[in-house]
Amino acid sequence: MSCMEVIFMDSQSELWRVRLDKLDLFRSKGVEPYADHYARTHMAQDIIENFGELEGQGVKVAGRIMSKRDQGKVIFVHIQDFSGRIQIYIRRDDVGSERFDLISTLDVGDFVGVDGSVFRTKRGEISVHARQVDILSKAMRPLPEKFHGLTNVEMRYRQRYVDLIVNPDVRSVFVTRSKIIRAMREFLENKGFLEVETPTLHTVAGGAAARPFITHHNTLDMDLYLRIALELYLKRLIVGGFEKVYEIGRNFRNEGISIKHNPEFTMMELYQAYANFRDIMELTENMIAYIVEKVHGTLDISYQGEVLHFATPWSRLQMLDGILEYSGVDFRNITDDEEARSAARAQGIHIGEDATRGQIINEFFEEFVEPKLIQPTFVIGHPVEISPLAKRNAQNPAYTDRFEAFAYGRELGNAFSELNDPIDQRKRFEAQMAEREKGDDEAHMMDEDFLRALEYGLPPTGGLGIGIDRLVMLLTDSASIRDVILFPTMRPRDDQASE
RNA sequence: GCGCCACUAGCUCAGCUGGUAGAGCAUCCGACUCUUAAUCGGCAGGUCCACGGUUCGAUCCCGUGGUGGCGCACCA
Repeated sequence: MSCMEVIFMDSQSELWRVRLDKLDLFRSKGVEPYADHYARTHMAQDIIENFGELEGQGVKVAGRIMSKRDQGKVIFVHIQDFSGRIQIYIRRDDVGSERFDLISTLDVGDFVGVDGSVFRTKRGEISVHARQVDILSKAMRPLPEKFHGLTNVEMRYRQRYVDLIVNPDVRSVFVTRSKIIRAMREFLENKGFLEVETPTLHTVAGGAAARPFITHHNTLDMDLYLRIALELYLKRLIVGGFEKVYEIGRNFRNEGISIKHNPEFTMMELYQAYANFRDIMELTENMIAYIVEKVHGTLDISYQGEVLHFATPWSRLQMLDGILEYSGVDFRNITDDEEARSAARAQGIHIGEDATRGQIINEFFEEFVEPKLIQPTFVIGHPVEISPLAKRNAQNPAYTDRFEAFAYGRELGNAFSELNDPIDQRKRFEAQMAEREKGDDEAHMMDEDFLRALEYGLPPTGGLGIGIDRLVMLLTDSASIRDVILFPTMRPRDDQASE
């Protein structure tokens, strides 16, 4: 099907034809409606903030027309640039009749450059009185209605560019997202961490329990996985002699989509040689507090109607204590798998036939404790079965030196003293392989090269992972992860599918 | 994967018991030289998500499918 046929079949064809005619009109007058450049001197917000000095002065502003009030021989428009909006006052007498006729065909959505002088209207609005109005880019499609804007959630995600034009709050979420990441980098750089980049294409998908995406390299004729975590490559770097590294990067997990899950999401992972999980815990609360303060100017923020207090130190909770408190079940008195399974059945917790005590503890935790952890809290004392990459606790080797950070009942971060005993690590992988044999396709894969790296010696190391998207959700009071990802994963629609 | 809900003009939404659709804004034409959800007058704009079924007749009822939202499951 040719491009033109597509255009004529478009339900907007009437609107489209009118815009085409307008393009022709400009060109017939020798005006190119898609300009090359505009030498702007001021942003909209600058003019508003500095009206005192700028009143009567000449300025050149540029932006998208967001509203238009045509009074025949006078036109008012608001233009929007990245800083905000400013009103433009255009008089037929000032710009010339022929030019004015062209200007009057401009639509909401068009980009213009305006050369004029700053003044205040009779009604009191700071505006630019135009001497010259240049079209910079003609919009062929109409913007959503000015009052209600674009509210259809599906369209907002699919056509985020339109969402961003008409919904200023959306833009500000992503500006905040950028600030959060910048503050995080700032904090880590100040602590002497080095930012690195590791592969996205993995031959072994490791570092987390998750189903990976599979892709294929043609020349090598081999399948590759999109990474599910940054962990294993970053630890190789500690083996290689880097002592403080971090990476902020995209992970991919081939799992369900929800208000908290997008198939691709951003993680920050860091590793620090000679540190243990206690050191990392302190670093974590300090880092998050630094970011919260930097972004909000306070350590108390409101999320979905709850006030969260990020002042350090955050509370610490032993996983088993939490379970006892919220479910009444004391796993210190439950010593084997069978006892744990009957405790689960008694509480109506759904578990596999051969679930281990450690897995059941985790189920109890998620069921009874997690939703209660509204204020920032570190949970410690994770069973070894659910922590295949964490060092065992020296006093009680059934548990690991690990913590997870929670806020608003959601995991914010995960950290541990890294397992640096290559022989124990091999056993843990083997246990994971056994899980995999039993059909758990999210169990860890064996990673021989990672084991080899450990066999060269990994110093004692503390590591941390933080889900950036969830952190951004918290700090922007966003209910859905899709509200903090510019282009969330969506099924293509017929009318948008590529051919 | 399961359940509930939604899908009507470019956008935001009405639409009664089943009689093939309306409004506001935007567009288009006209009026208006300080308006700001500008105002006033007029015209036009529809695959009612798709396909079946029931019916004399379906936007409406039924079924299947699609897309999305939410919940559950999954996701440590």
